[in-house]
Amino acid sequence: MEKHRESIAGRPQQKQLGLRQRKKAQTREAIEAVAFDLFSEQGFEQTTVEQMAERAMVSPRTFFRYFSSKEEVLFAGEREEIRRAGRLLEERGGQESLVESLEAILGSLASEYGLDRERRLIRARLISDHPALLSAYMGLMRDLEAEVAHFLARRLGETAAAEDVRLLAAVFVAVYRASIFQWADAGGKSELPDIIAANLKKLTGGLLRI
Amino acid sequence: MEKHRESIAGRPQQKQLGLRQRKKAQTREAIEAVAFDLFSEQGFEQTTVEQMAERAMVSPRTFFRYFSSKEEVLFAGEREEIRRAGRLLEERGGQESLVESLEAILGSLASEYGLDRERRLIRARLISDHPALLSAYMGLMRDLEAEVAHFLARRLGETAAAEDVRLLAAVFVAVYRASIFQWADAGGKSELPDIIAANLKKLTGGLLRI
DNA sequence: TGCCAGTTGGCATATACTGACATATACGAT
DNA sequence: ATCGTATATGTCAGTATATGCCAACTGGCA
Repeated sequence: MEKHRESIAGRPQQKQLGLRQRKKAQTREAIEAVAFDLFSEQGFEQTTVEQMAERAMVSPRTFFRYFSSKEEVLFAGEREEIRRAGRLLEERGGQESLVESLEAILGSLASEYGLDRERRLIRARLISDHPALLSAYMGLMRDLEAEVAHFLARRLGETAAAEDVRLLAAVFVAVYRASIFQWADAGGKSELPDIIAANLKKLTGGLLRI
Repeated sequence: MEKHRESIAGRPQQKQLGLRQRKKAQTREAIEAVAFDLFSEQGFEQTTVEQMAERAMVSPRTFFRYFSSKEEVLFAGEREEIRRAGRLLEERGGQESLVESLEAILGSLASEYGLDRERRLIRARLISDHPALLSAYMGLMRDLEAEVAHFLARRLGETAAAEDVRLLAAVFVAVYRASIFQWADAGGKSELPDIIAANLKKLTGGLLRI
C-alpha cells in the first residue's frame, strides 16, 4: 500500500529548498500516491476526495489546494511530462526533419521507467475502463497539441499557414495517443518510443493512401 | 429568445408516434433550445441546470432524465450527427478509396444548415472560450473515432492490423476536428466540407514530410 | 370505464468544489 | 534567540451537479 510513497522518498531530493517547500512537495506526492493506490484498488469513481484526503492525512479542503479537481490528480504526472516536452522542443535544433524532432521528443516523453511507468499503465487502464475519464484525458492531449503547435510554428516560420500548423499538431498528437494505448493494450511490454517511431514512419509512408 | 423552439416547431413531425412520445420529443427539444439560448446569453458555467429546467418548464429532476449531464445537452446534437455518420459509413460501398469515403461522410456530417449550423457555431464559440468544455468535446471526438475505426475495420478486412485501424481513425478524426475549428475561426464563412477535403488532400500529399 | 405502464415532481442525499475566517508554523530580520 | 509576517492548513458554511426513492398524474389499451 505504501510502495509508491516509499519509492518516491528514496529519490534524490532537490536541495536548497526550504522546509516549507519540501513539506509541500511531500504532501503533494503523498496525495498523488494514495490516489493511485485507491484508484487501482477501487476504480476512479468509487474513490472519493474524502478518502484520498483521509489517507494522505490532509483535509479535503487542502486536497483542492494541491489539485484543482479529482481528475487533476490522475493526470498531473502526464501534464508535467507535457510541459517537459514543451521545454525540450524549445531547445531542439533545426538540422533534423520535423518528424525526427517529434519522434525524439515524444519518444523521450515516454521513456521514463519505474514509478512513472507504473502510474502511466494504471492511468491507461483506468481510462480504457471508464469512458468518462477519456474526456479529461483528451483535454490533456489538446494541451500537448498546443505545445506541438507552438514548436511547429517556430520551426516552420513563415513557410506554413497557421491552419496547417494546427492540422499537423493535431495529427502528430493523434499518433502519440494512439501509440500510448497500443502500448498499454500490449501490457507495456514493448518500448513506447519504438511504437511511436514506427507509427510515424507508417504515416509518412503511404498508410493514408490505402 | 424563442427562435430556436419556433423553428423546430415548424419541422415536419414524425408520424405514427403516440402522444407520449411526441410530448417527450417536444420536451427534449425545448430543453435543448432554452439551453442554447441561455448558453449564448450567459455562457456555459453561468447557466445552471435549475435555470434551464425553469425555462423549459420541467423540474430539475426531469432535466436529468433527458440529459445525463449539463455537458450532454450541449453536445447532444453533435453526438447525434456522429451516430448518423456511423450509419452512413455502414452503407458506403467499396468502389471508392478510403479517403474518398471519409471525405464524403465527414463532409456530409458538416453540411447541415439552419438550426444545426447555428448551434454548431455557438458550440464552437463556447468551446473556444472555455477550455473546460474542450475536454468534454474531445470525448465526443473519441466516439467519432470509434465509428470511423469500425468502418475502417470492415473496409480493410484482414489486410490491416487492428493497431493500424485505430491509428488511421485517430488521424482522420484529428483532421475532422482541426477542420471544424478552422472553419469556426473563420466565422463559418467558407464551406466546412471543402475545408475537410482540402486538409485530407494536404495530408495524403506530402505535408507530413516537411 | 378502469387497470397498467410510463412520466413526472418533490424530497432526501451523496459528492465535488469554493469562499471566508481562524489558527499554526516556517521563514526572515533584528 | 525572538519577534513579526507570510504561508499553509483546518473548519465551517454554502452552492451546484447528479441520483435514488416514492407518490401522483396521465396516456394507452383491454
